[in-house]
Amino acid sequence: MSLLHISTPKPKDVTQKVVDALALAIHEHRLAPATKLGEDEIGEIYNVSRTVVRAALQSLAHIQLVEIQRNKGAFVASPTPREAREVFEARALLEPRTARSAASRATPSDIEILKDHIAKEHAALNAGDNGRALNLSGRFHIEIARIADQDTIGRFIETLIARSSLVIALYWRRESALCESHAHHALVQAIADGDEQNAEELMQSHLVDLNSALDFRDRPAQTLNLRELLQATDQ
Amino acid sequence: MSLLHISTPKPKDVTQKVVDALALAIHEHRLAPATKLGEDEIGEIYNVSRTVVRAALQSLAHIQLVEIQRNKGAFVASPTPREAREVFEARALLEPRTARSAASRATPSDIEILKDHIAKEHAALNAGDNGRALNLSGRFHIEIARIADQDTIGRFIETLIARSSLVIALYWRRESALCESHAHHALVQAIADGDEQNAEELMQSHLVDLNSALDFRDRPAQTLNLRELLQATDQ
DNA sequence: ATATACTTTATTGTATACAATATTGCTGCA
DNA sequence: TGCAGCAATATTGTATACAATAAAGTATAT
Repeated sequence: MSLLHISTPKPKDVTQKVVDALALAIHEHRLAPATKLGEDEIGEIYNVSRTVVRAALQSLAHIQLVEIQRNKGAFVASPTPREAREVFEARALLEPRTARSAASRATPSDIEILKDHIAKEHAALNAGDNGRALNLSGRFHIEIARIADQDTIGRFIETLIARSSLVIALYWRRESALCESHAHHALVQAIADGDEQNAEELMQSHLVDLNSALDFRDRPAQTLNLRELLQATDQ
Repeated sequence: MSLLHISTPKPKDVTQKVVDALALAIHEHRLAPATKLGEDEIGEIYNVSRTVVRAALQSLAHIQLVEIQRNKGAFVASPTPREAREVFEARALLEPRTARSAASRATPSDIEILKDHIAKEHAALNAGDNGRALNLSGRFHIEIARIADQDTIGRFIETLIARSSLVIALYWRRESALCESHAHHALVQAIADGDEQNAEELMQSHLVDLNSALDFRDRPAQTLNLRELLQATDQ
């Protein structure tokens, strides 16, 4: 369901709107890791009560886009190097197989959608809107999972890509922001050709490339972790 | 964090208690698929307000143990044959690799924990408590993920095993309830020996066995789906 | 007798109010 | 000045109250 994004004209789910708005802000790096997300603050911004804000934050916490600390509040998640590594390990385990499956099932309209994504991503890059480009890049991967028609694994991939956005915000080192268009384009070609083997291998190498552009070495922890560290050294 | 189960003496999280209680009831097949979970009803049972019940239900909905329909309420999830298949496909993709990793990292105390699980499972079976045995069987798999020390994939496995409980409730066909003790025992041995290859293969064949004991052929849909079907034929 | 419209009831969605906890800022003392 | 303890404030956790929607029941008309 979450993958399909069926247009629901009437049923307005306010909570989901807040979830989407916050998730988008995080994906586009407008909200930095470890940012405090006060309930009243968000409620005022979107004109909803704390009830729905809390529901939205809990929802985001479940996919680990935010971290909730009891009696402290919600913060944009700040993956540790270890967590960051795990995210990409999991993607390396799930996505190549999914790309293979997508190659065996993609319809012409699916290919159109993928090409559309790439075009939009390219446009965003040219416009200098890196946040939007990053978001579109992630949705490209999600779209492949949708085409693969594996809802369960697709959901996992969705959460991994969401977290990847945070990982990139924290550990990206390359200057040239997102020069992965080539990889995406080759992938679409393999999927369009129904070349399962090639699709799987291209996805694998694409993820290796992404991973190699990350630098997981220790970096100063975010505000919260830092505070905890200081308290620890105090004792 | 969820995997570690660190004993938190004081901080009483009421919501989590409700989540755990409901999840256990589902895992032990005391709550059947498609059972309606009214908010007031649950609130009275546990003496908490609807606020926490709603939070608990949303949490369970996220791991797909319950399904929430807007303005209708929450129901114990009732996986379709397709969803059931997907759950085991995903397990087949994740768990063998995890077992391999566990074999390379397990400490003697880890082995003790696994053997303890098997013993408890055996005892539950002898006592005729199939629900408890099933739950312990699932926790055995979760324990292996914990030993593998892969939190991200471990969480995925946790949700898959939770859903497996529902799948088994709906699609299990073998008379002999859970004669898988042998498989678990052999797995522990391989992990204890640090035999990665064997651990991976044993897990794989164990999952194949489980899968072959399921019958995914169409079965009468649950109350809700049935009602929707009738409405459709009406038009 | 059946079907349809309306009314009543029950249940969920959302907002607000109160309680508990954490954080911050003061005041006084060494 | 610096720190300890207390007071004030702010924020989260939980409960309750109100609004919106769906379900059930009832009456009336054909």
